[in-house]
Amino acid sequence: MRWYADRARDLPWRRADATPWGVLVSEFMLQQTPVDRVLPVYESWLARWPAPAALAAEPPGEAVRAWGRLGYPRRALWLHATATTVVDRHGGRVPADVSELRALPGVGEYTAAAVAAFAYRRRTVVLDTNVRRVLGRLTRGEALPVTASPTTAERAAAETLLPAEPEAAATWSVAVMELGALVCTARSPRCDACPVASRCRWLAAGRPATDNAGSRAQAFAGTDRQVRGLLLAVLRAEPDAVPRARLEEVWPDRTQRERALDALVADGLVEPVGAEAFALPGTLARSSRTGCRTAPSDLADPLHRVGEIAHDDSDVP
DNA sequence: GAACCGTGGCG
DNA sequence: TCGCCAAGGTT
Repeated sequence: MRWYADRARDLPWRRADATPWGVLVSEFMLQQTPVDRVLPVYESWLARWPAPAALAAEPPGEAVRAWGRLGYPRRALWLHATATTVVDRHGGRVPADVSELRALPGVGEYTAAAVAAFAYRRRTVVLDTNVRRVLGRLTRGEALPVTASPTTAERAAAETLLPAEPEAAATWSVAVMELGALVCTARSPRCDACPVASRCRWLAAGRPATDNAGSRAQAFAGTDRQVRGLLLAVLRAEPDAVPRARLEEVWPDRTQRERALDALVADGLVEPVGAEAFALPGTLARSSRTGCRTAPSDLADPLHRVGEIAHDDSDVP
């Protein structure tokens, strides 16, 4: 904790003026995403939506668009749904209880514990990849976590180390996370700069490699995930509906492309506009989204008309 | 428990 | 170049 007081990064969600909503937003964005990439999006996000009610008042597609290239865009959808739930069921304030946080969409064990601790200074066991790695090396002498998710034994061990005082516990958790992010890193740990190197079981053992067969990285190139990302990138950049023909340009394999597009629609990340165009969910004017007000003659060339209708205010009541 | 879900940087 | 990794969560 002395090391943290001296070396911690000045991150916006750690400042005294950070709100619980800001902490929650940061935790969503930081899931599997590096801090440096989150920072600019976090700033613009909170400037535009400083409270849950502001985000809930806009369509989910705007959240997906503002998410940019952070990756895993379902998080944007979940964050929007969480904002809506917070408004509807919690009076617009982010709950402080772990059980209530855990019930929010996109909030799992880690995020619930993190928000309770960092936003409300509750005493919770915060076990992210950093904490798991640091404690695994320090107390068990293991280079990297062996299991994909924290075990019961890991939780018990972490709870034993956690300070009894809630305020101290919250700081201890963020301090261990920071140590893992800056010093006790996965690839090239800087043990010479580590404040607890003298007590590290892994270092004492000569930093042995631990074979973790369970955590093989997932492939990406050529997968549906890559195709989904390419399709969504086109839709984010276009304020109006995008004709199917333009989406066909991003990936040659028709079968895989259609499967990815169908999955995006099923996930609620993409909304069909008529039969031959698509848009981010809820982002179009109602007249163009339903197509019900379109004259029969306009349907002759739907691929091109759909995009134009959104620009055309003349038929909007 | 396994599979799936984006994106970019780094060693 | 390419596998690994990054404040995970849901199905």
